[in-house]
Amino acid sequence: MTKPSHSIDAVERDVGLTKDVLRKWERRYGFPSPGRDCHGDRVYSDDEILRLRLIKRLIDQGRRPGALVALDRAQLEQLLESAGDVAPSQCPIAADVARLLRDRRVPELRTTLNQLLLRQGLRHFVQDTIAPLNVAIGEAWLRGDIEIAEEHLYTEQIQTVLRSAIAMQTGAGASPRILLTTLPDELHALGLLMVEAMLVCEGATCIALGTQTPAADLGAIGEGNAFDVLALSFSSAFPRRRAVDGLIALRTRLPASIPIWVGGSGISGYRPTVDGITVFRNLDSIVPALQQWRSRGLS
Amino acid sequence: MTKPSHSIDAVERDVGLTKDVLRKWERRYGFPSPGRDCHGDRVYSDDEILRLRLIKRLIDQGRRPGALVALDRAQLEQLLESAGDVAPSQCPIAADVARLLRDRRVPELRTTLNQLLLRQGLRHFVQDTIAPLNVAIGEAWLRGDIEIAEEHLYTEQIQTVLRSAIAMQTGAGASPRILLTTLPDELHALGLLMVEAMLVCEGATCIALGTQTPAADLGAIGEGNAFDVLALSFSSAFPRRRAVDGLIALRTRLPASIPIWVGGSGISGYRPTVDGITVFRNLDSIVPALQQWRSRGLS
DNA sequence: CTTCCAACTTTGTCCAGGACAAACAGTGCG
DNA sequence: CGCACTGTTTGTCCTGGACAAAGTTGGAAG
Repeated sequence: MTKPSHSIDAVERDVGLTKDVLRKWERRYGFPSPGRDCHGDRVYSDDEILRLRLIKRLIDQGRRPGALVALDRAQLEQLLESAGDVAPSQCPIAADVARLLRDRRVPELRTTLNQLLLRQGLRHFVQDTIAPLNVAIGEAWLRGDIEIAEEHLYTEQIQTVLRSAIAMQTGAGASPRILLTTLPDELHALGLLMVEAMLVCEGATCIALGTQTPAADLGAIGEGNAFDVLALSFSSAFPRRRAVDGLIALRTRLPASIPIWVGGSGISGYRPTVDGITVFRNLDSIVPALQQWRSRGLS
Repeated sequence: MTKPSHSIDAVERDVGLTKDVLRKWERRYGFPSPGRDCHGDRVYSDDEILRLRLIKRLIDQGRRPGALVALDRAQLEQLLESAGDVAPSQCPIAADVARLLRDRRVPELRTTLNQLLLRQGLRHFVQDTIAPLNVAIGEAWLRGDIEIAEEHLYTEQIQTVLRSAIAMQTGAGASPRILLTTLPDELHALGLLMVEAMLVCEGATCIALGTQTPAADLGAIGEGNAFDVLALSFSSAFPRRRAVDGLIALRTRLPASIPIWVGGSGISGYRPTVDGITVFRNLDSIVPALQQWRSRGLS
């Protein structure tokens, strides 16, 4: 029996909803309805946390909380599957990886990943192995099948593998030089790293700024002429409206000679209304875009 | 002239003080005293942000806010220097690195770092180059000499260099197997990576769990017998009391055969009251400890 | 003179309830 | 069918207060 005592602070970190939102929902919808400890502080149950995780993900997909809070776990999972976001068991090695993570068999895990990397090459490794694996591991966490510690362990290993592969491929300042980052508030390092791997793999030079770069800084950097392309990535947790607004603001501030490339599930389906913004639906499409950029540069 | 408009949300992210704390201070001490925009929301000035950064760091060193809020920037900087925490210009290459960061000359930066790594070897590279460089860059940010974007860029490059070096050195499961992480709330990835580099460099196997591992998970993991040593790192931002309490709790939960190693500026000066906890004052002392562990294992 | 305990002060986190603009979902008109 | 307008939903910020945990101080006891 696990003890169902989670403070509002722990829930905020775990689920990713702020304390203000958690309290507002409780008042407005009656969910969650945590108990209270001896100080009158909220105490959330395991079930509430799992439901909140599911609801959070559905909201990130564009749904609204009002209609979700009444549903139970099974219904929420059904909704998620119907969205096609999660394609269960699409990833053949996911089960093996999850087992290695649970048993903390790190050397074996790293060996497995490195072998796959060697066999498939960096590009296909990222597209066909890492991408579906990320989805599978994220879903395992959502279900409560693995702990946060295990997800951290996973992230660490993937980072190590990708970063060393990137370091090995990186030449000496080949063009185009691509500035790679996200808008402020955005925080999904792994997605950025995957894009960087794809780009480096095709001979580009990446200047990765990490996550949460202030927008003002980006504009200022553009004037330095230190890069040829600005690439941005948005996770699904990022509100689309803010992404679009930020994009347009950036577009007007940057010189027209610098194209903006955008990707990530937070922006999929968006049709740019301005010239000079390209949206990528998947990792594959980066490669032809790079080739096109190069030939355009020569013509 | 920079526009001095920062929302409370931006300040929270930049400085690392929660909205609740910022409002409490304003009411209690009269500092900060932000203006208000047309909606009545707080608007902080650049100077307030810089002072708040300095105050935050002093608090992390163990001081208390009441006596700090009345001081101006010069006085706060003096306090920081008198604490000896910041040894200015101890790092000869810091100025060069800062310039490369500002100009976004990433390939040169990476070349510089890699050359130093080759010349010094991983161990001395971490001790003599990265460690003082981190301090210098942190101080540059504190002073407002570099932007957050540049600090991100720095972190990215260091991560890449260290992670590839680690990946290269990692053999196939040599002992001891060391579980490396921090307690929850702790979030300084670079420090962990430096420790990992030192350990791997001496032939140990690291199971790096990343930051913010829930304490409950750590206890559970101990029973799996998947590692020989538990290593924890605390940054100075972590309240010492919670570190000590967490340590003792962990010590009672883990089998006595697994030593706990602790380091980081957040715990320096602590004398363990229980057997089976070792505190490291600096990165050097890890190496003899490893050798001692090995010889103990053989005897 | 040091050690230890109790009372007091400081400080961060949580709580309640309210205001409000931005985002979203319709609805009717051209 | 597209577009402007209106109503509802929703997240963030606000004020002001309660309280325990952490830190400090003063005095009694060794």
